[in-house]
Amino acid sequence: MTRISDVAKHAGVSVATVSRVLVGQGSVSEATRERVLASVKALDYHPDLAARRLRSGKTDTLGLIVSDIRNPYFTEVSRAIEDVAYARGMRVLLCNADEDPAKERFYLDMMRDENVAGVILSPTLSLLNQYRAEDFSFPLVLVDRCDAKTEADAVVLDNIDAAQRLTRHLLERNCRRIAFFYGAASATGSQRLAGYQAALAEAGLSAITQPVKPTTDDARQALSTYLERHRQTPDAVVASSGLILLGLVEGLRQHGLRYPQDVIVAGFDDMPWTRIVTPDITVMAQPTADIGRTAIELLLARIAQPGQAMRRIVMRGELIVRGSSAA
Amino acid sequence: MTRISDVAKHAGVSVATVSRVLVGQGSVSEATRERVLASVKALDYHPDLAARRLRSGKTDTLGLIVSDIRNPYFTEVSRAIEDVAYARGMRVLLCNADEDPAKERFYLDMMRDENVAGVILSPTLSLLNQYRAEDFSFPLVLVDRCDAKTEADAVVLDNIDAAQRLTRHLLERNCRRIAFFYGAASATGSQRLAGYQAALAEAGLSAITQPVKPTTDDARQALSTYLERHRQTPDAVVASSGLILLGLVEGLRQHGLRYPQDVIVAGFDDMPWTRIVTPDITVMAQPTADIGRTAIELLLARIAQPGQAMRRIVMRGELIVRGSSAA
DNA sequence: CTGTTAGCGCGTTCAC
DNA sequence: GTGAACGCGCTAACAG
Repeated sequence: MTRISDVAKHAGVSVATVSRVLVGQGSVSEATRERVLASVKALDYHPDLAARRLRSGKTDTLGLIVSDIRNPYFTEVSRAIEDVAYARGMRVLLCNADEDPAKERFYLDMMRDENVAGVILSPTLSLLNQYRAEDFSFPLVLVDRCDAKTEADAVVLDNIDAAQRLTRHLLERNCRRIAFFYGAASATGSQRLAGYQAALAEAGLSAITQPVKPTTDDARQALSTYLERHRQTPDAVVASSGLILLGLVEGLRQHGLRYPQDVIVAGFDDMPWTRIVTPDITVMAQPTADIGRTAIELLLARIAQPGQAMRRIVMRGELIVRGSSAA
Repeated sequence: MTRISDVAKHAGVSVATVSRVLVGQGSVSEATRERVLASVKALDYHPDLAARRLRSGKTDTLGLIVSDIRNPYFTEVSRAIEDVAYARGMRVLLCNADEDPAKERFYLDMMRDENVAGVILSPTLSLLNQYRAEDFSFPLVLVDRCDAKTEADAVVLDNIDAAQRLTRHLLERNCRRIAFFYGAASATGSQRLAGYQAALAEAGLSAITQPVKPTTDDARQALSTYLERHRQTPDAVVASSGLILLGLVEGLRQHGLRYPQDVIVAGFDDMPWTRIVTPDITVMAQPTADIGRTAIELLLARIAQPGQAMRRIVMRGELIVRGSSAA
């Protein structure tokens, strides 16, 4: 492996000069600068990042901990984050906590040990409930999940409003018995539940709610169980996430129920498949690319200005009406 | 930040002893061992990974470079890899090259600079074509893409066989004009093309092939263009990947073509949505979890035994016949 | 503008 | 079984 001293020798300068050229700080004459750069190229020298990090205490690595890598919502957000990072020459350490607080803790510890510049995290409910800013030695931005009382930088959807508007849309379609399947393990699920309940309360209707694990399989199961236990099928079934929505649609098919004729369907996240099923599906779309981009920019701002006030950035969902809730 | 010297002072021993306890090498009396461990816990000490890496030259970080993070195939594979890594206490640095050779190079360089223990990569065609084992300073395992002449550890599907079996299935359904839409940018696409062609040759039929970018949007476009240019619709359309398959189904819907009545549809990758569309879709499924698990195990074996012979592990696809190719 | 020097925090010889 | 001392490769402070 070629080290900085090799470059220095080759260029006929000291290691300090080479370092200055590489880091771009301090002043170096144009002539020696070019000589150094030539030597770097000639020897194919690459600084050891571990050494650099140890010495300078700085990193250009960001951490990203998502709660489910298989959820297209998170891959879209990740991609947006990585695009920005790549454009700035930064690295992203992407980890999948899998909705498991232990795994989340493991990766959070790892981020600290790696001395990353900052972390973007979609927290488990467990972490959110006992969140204290002092527990984190690095700048942290929350995405997707955050409640009003949490004192942290965050980028989230206006979940209550979004769920409320989605539910109102179904009420306008004359649905009275609207069953809401939501992920009970996340703050997002409960907030969307609250929005749903608010809309029903406005209409003076009673809620039908079913907590599920935020997976397609569990949602399908839950719907099956529900349908088998109740003689009367609901007017509409609503999912608090794209993965759950997929489970509901699978479940309806299994039970031979057609939509929108037998039951209306709607949910969150404008996933590709919602457009190609027949009929296509009404969804509350999230601006995933915006969310990712905003999150990393918020993080970089926090890194640059550690003292600035906490900001919670709330995005508005977009209702996309399709065949599954056709009049 | 608490350092190893703090722990040493707290436990009343030297830094060397603390290090020995932590690394688990050299001999330490049980009594002092426990005392050190108690101090570590009391001070909440965590070794600085950068320093450790610099000194020891070793890492327990693995790199994973996928070519498209939004492709469910890769997220499934990633998850399997990360599960194994997590179980062994290792980290995974996951990056998204986005089918871009420049980005791929950037991340590969980064892996080298980070001194990762090894890398799992789904290479671009560009990299594969000029692949030389000597170019990589770290153990490397290829996934999803690799041709027979590449001298590298790899885990891939038997693409030729898989495409051939899928095509034969369509021939058995009496399809004669079978259009094959394939990702031209990857080795995988061309191999599947070869399998398709082989099956057609067996039957004495001529091929209809359409290279596309491996994205849903491009596939939809390509199908539209094809349909508009040719009066006669093909008997069947086949996609060389799940993303392309989605584009074909979208395109058929746009053009008001029903399947399997107007045209039969099939493709690769058993994605969740292929089960819920009506009719559901015949696919060649890949054992994604197995592929991921095998890849990381192959990498770990290579790290442990740098001298062992290169291995290419070829997996068999599973044909899942569904409604889109119903008789 | 440039070179010399001192650590960053840790693992690892070598003595004891 | 344990401690002292060195150096991994690099950056930053200080001289010149």
